Amino acid sequence: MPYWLMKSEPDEFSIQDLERLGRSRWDGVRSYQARNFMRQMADGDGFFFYHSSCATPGIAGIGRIASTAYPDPTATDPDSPYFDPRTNGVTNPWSAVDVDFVESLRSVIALPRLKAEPALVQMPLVQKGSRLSVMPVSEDEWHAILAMR
DNA sequence: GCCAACGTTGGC
DNA sequence: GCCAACGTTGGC
Repeated sequence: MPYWLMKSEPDEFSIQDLERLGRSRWDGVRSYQARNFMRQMADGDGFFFYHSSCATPGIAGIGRIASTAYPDPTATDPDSPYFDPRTNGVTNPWSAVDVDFVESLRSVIALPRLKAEPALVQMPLVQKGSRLSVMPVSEDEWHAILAMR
């Protein structure tokens, strides 16, 4: 079963928001690299919920992918902040997936700890300058991170 | 708020 | 297909 990591600014959407909702749509991704990973997701895959651009950036919880990728409706909605004016309703290049809440960590695994963990050196997350917001996580990385909780 | 580093765009 | 310029990400 593949694993993933997805970033969100908690001011926009946090693990606590997902916990309250139970299920949500993960939309608004506007990077082709990230989108291409979303298209590889399968119903049931696990993912780490990463909080970015906040006081304590790091892994804040765990979720489960609850669908395969489908066209992101926010891309064609003029009222959405994620509206992409280049879409014309016929060609929507962007994808969304549904996600389920699994677990909120009692404390965030902060970025410096992730960077210091030898098992995670390959992750784009800890590489300097990397901005990838959706990335695969290997089985070894998944278990190493779970052990850091 | 700053700014390094990046991914994307678009002129050529 | 190159690559400079641009806008964005995201840690600090």
